Amino acid sequence: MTSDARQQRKTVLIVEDEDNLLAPLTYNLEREGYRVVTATDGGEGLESAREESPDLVILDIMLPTMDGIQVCRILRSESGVPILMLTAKGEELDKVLGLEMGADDYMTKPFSMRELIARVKAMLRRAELSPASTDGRNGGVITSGDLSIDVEARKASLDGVPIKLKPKEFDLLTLFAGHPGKAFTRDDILDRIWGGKDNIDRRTVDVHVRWIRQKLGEGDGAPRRIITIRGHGYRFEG
Amino acid sequence: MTSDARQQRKTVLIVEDEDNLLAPLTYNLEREGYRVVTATDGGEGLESAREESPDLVILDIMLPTMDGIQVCRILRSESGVPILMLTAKGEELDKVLGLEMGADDYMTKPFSMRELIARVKAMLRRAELSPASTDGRNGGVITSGDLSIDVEARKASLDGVPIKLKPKEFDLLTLFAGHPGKAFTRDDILDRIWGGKDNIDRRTVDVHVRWIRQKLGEGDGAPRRIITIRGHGYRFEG
DNA sequence: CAACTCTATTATAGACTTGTGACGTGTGGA
DNA sequence: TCCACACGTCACAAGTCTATAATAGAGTTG
Repeated sequence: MTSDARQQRKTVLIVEDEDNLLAPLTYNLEREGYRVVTATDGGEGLESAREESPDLVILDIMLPTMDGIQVCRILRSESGVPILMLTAKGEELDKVLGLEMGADDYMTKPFSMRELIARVKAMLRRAELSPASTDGRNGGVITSGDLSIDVEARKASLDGVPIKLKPKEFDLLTLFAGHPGKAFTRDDILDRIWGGKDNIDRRTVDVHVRWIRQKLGEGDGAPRRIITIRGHGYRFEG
Repeated sequence: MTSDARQQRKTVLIVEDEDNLLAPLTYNLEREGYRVVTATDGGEGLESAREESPDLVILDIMLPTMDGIQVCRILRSESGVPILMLTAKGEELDKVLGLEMGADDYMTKPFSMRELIARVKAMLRRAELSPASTDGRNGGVITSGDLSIDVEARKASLDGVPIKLKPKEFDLLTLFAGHPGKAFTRDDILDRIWGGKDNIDRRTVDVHVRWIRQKLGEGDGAPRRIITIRGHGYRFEG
C-alpha cells in the first residue's frame, strides 16, 4: 500500500515541552508521512505557526512562557488551523475550556499513539473536505497577478486561460504561490513536495522549475515570478 | 460574528446525553448568537421539539429511552425541521441510515466544533432559502446539466430518463455531483463512500467510476463529467 | 580574464497511473 | 439449490510523468 497521497506533504506543528513525548510524537507522525515542525514553548509555537502555516497544530496545555490555551486563542484568531489539544489527566475542566477556546479536538495524557494518529488523520481529512477549509484564502483560490490557482479544483490558469500542469508542477507552483516572497532552498522544496523520499537530486527541482516557468510563459528572458536566488534556492514574487 | 440578529434569534435544540459534549456545544452555539434548548434523552427531546419548534435539531444517535433514529423518524413525520445527526465513530452504518431516515446532515464524533458551527449555519441558511434555491440543490435534488439526482428518493436520471445505479455507484455519483469542481483523491473518496475501511484497494474507485461513466453515456471518448486528474484523482465538472 | 561554482536546458529511459475486461466471492431471493 | 446481482480485485496495455545524466551557459571570485 504505497501511501501515495500525491499532494503536498501535510505539515504538523507540535508544541510540546516534554521531550519524552515530543520525540515519539515526531517519530510516529513522520513515519506516517507528515512533515513535522516542533516548538517547545508557547511563544516559539506561535512563531512557528505563523512561519510555517501548518495544516494542523498539536498543542500541549502546559507550556513554558505561554500556556496552550493562550496560544490556542491567538492561533484561532489568526487562522483556521485545526488544533488538537493535549491535556494532562485530571485537567477535565480544561477539556471543555479547550473546546470552547476553539480547539477542534483534545486528548488526555497518557494516550495511545495509534489513536492520536487516527485523530490527526481524521482532523486533516475533515479539514480538507469541509467547506470551511478554505478560510485561509478566498475560496481556496490563490491569485497573483494574472496567475490564478484553484487549489480545491486543482486547476490553474494564466490570464484566464487554463494551463495544463503535471502533478508535481501543480504542487510546486502551489507551494510557491502560497508563500509569495518566501525563499525556499531546494531541500525545503524536496522536503515539502517530494516528501519522505531521500535520494532525490537537488537538480530535479531546477528542472521542474524550468517546466513551470515555461508554462507560465517565462521560458525565455528573465523569469518574473519564480526568481532564482543564486546559492540558495528560489523565491516566488507575488 | 453575530450577524444573524436581523430577525428573531434562531433556536437550536440539542439532544445529547453526554455532558462533556453538550456543554461546549451549548456554549459555542450561544456564542454564535443562537438560542439553545437542550434535552438529554430521546423522549425529552421529542417533547422539547414539539414545545419549542426549534429551527434546527442536533441529535445524537445514542440516547437513553429512545434512540436518535427513532426520534429522527418521528420528528420528520411531524415537521420539516432540519436535523443534524451526531454519530459515534464506528457507527458508519448509521450514516446512510440517518440520511435515509430523513436527517439532513450528520457528523461523526469526534468532530470539530468549528465545522459543526459551519454546518449549522449552512443548514439554517439553506432552510431559509429552501423554497426554490437555484444553486443546483433543490430540496434534496442535485442537478447538473441533464443529470438529476434525487438524494432522498435515491433515484437518478439523465435527461429525464431514469438510470439504474447500484448503491455504491449512487453514493459515489452523489458525492461527486454534490461537490462540483472539487478534486477528490481516491483516498478522499474511499473515506467518504467506503467509510474508512482501509483495506480497500484504490483501484476499486477507478472501476466504480468507470461503471458510472458508462451509465452516464460517456463510456467511450472523453468523459465530460467525471474528469480524471492524473496523479491525483477525479473531479466532477458541474 | 581564468578558474570555479552554480543554474538552465534538453533528451530519454524507466517508473508510475489509469482504463478496461475478466474473474471470484458473497448475498439474497425465487 | 440455483440464479442474478453487487462489488472488490487482478492483469495488462497504453499513456503519461519524472528523475537524471549530460551539456551548455551564467555568475562569482580573485
